[in-house]
Amino acid sequence: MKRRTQEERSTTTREALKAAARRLWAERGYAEVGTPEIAREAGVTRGAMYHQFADKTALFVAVLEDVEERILAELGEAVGAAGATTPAAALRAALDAWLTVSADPEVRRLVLLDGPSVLGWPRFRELALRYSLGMTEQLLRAAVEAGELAEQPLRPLAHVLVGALDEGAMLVAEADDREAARREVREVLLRLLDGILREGPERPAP
Amino acid sequence: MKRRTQEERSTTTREALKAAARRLWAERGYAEVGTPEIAREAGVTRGAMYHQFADKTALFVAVLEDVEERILAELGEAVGAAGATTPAAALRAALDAWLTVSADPEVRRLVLLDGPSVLGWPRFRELALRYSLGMTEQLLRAAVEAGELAEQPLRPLAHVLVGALDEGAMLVAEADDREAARREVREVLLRLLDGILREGPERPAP
DNA sequence: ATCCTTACCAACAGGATGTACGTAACTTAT
DNA sequence: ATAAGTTACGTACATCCTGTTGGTAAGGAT
Repeated sequence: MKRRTQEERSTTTREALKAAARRLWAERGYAEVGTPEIAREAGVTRGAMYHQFADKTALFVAVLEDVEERILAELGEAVGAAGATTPAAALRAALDAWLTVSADPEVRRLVLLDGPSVLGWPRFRELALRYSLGMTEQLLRAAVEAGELAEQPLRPLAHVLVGALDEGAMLVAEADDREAARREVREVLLRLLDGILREGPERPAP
Repeated sequence: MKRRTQEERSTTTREALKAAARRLWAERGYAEVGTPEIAREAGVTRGAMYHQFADKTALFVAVLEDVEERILAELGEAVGAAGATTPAAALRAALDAWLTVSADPEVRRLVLLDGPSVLGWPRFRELALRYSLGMTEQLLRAAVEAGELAEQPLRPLAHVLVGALDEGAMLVAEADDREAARREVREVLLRLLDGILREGPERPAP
């Protein structure tokens, strides 16, 4: 541990703080866990923390970006693995992947519950646009270009779809029988999606 | 102001506190406004407040219920005034009414942003089910019974639809040009709704 | 008029956030 | 290598907020 470079020192404390904050906030929420506990849990003093992050919300933003990055990676991977040949199929695959990813409490608590409230909607939206919300918009754009989706304002569509997906994720997570809930939520979300998509590969009969 | 009954005394302080809290929280959010400021603004001491409400979140719940009640009343009124003859038409009218009601910052900040974060999702959902979320489910049930909507799990559908509506409301509110944003959001929400409804009165051409 | 309950007030304890200032570790220049 | 400068870290403090506690005043019951 001798002669570490300044960047190494910074990185280790930043990572330690982000890891601790991520875990604690995921469990009990942003407002319920203070900086003393986070610093203690990270094995760092509060002073070091306030040197690395301007304030509590700056640490929150850093954590949020890490989580969003992970979400984006897992969604992208799942969509790729599904071998989707059409944009519509990619959208359906992303929907399923989301229902899997959002099973993680850290995704729901940090991204869905606390994110907008702590950062305020405009700031949160700005951040989300760089991650999963932006990806959704791209998938929709591809669908329009492939003629599988009617021309329409895509940014708003991406937003309301993500809104529906987020609420579906919460519903599944808090259900008594998550398996059953996931099936039901998947059904209604697929109906919603297929309702706006032009006839695709396997549109389920009503 | 002499010889007020106990109930009158309680009611006036409770209402004063709720009104002050409602206004301040709508402007700056739940976490940013503390009990000292609320009590001061209500012309009441903090002691009186903690006598009337168990804690800060209890006051928040009381405020939230007032706001939800107002939302429900305005939505119901608008749906009635629209003279909707079919459940599908009622749903479309409710959609429009929601885009109007949600123009109020107090609806967005308290109900959409802070509500779930402060109360936690299960508690918030429980509350919402008694108000607008419950109403949505009823409208959907009527649509199914009228044969305008395919049979499907309605509680989940109500949830994801409300999720889409909420996100649409935020998008309109934070847009530079709210008029234009409202038109766009209305368009995509109507497409989403009509996508799951069976052929209704005026289904817009894709 | 007296007792009891309810509404209210003032002061306090505990804890959290952010800052100020001092120290240690690394980096750069001579 | 040493000195000067910059960056990372630690400690102590000032300020604010929350919820509680013990006491006072107003209203209601007998």
